[in-house]
Amino acid sequence: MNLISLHAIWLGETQCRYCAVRSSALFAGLEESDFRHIHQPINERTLVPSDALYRMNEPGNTLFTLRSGVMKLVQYLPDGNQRIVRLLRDGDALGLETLVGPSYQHDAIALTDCEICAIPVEVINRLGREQPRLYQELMTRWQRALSEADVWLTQFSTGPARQRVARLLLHLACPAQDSHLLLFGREDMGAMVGLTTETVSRIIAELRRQGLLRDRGVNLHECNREQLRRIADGEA
Amino acid sequence: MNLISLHAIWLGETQCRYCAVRSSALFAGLEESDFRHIHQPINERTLVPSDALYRMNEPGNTLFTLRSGVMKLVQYLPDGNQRIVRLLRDGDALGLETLVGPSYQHDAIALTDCEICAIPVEVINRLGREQPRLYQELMTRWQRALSEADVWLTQFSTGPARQRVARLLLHLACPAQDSHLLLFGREDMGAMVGLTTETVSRIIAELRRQGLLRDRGVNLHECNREQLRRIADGEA
DNA sequence: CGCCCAGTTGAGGACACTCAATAGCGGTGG
DNA sequence: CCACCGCTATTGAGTGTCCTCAACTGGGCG
Repeated sequence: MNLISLHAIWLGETQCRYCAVRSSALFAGLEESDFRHIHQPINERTLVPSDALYRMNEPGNTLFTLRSGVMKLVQYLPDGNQRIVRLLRDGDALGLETLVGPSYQHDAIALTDCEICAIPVEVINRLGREQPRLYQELMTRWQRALSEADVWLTQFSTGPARQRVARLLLHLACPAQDSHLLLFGREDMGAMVGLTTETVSRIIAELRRQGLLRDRGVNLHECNREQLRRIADGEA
Repeated sequence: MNLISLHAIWLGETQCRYCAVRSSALFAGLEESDFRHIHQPINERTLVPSDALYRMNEPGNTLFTLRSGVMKLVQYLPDGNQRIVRLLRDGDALGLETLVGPSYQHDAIALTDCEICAIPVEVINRLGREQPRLYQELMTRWQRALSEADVWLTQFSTGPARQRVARLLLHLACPAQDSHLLLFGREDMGAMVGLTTETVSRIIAELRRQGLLRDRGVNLHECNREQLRRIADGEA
């Protein structure tokens, strides 16, 4: 653990005030004066791929902000199969459920290196009492999660395999303007769109053969957005 | 519109205080004194099947509580197909998204006769400023919606058709202890589990032939929970 | 009585899954 | 440095499921 995060552990007040992602993070929009109310330690954690931040049904009273990286939220089926219900990226909140319930509802697992802020629910409750505005911010997070859940249901769980994969690729490429995207393991991608790893592999291999997907390094690819869009909309 | 609802329109303060579903509704947990802060009209509406409460992308600043009945939230795919992303029942909230955004994110359509309270966002904001506790209640609604969304993704959009339908039936029978459940149109059920109406029809017909589902009136059925559970878990 | 709509059933084919074999890639140890 | 191992991705063959298209049924209602 480096000096900066050591520092942050004991100085949540200071840390969040100057946090690099503050404008997109939970405390965005809080007044300077509000930071005086944060007297509790705000931990910082770093994860490497496949690390779990928390597990399903694990009791907890900490919510998290993802400062950088990508994480998956996983739930399991009776037969042991897993289904990825959401991806989280910079600025997204994890573990909101601990604000209203005793335990976490998913496995939260890192897909890339991740930096995370851990905020005790206690801090939120105290701050919220003074600053209802914080609740606006929280509700925005909740809405973002819900909206994303709807996308996963309509885009990634409906229609033929080619369409689902194409939609997923577009979604993964979305944040970047240059059509570059990070591909994950085939098994994970299968769990995202409700298909087997073989089917996903076949489709991606075919897209590569058709030139809609070009290799650009380790798991990094460049895609043809227009063509993918046509496939995603069922026009091909 | 009957006398009671006419009354309710102008007396939100009185209405919510004595509301029949108050214990499970949005204002559950508010102190008596808090009701004095409701000075705005709280409308009441009734819907019949296929009525729309609101439409996707429609601007709005009203959120709703479903006092009785069942409603569906629908989103549409590029090819015009619809996908039902959630069902709402007694005590559920609709239109939470207007608390943080300008417009609704789904079509909200009645599946049965419905009674609904309409609450202006303005009222929530004013009340929330005085009573942060209201936000706890709101966050509970949000969490319920999100949790339901996860169920739809893992239970109703994953695995073979028989399992999905069995899980849906169990879900619909869930609130009743006597294993009675209300079946909806095959088209709607298809849109819930991501299958065609024909496939759903075939599966339900087969379940009936096997005696796992018995007719008990108009769309009302009685089901064999244990057997359905075995199918849902892939043991049959 | 006949229309209309929803549900059911059938036949055929496309699609995705299963099982199995192969290929590629990075790491480890001799 | 190379041989080997383990893991992931890819590819193939065969099967089963689900979709499409189409016909038929039955109840509700004008």
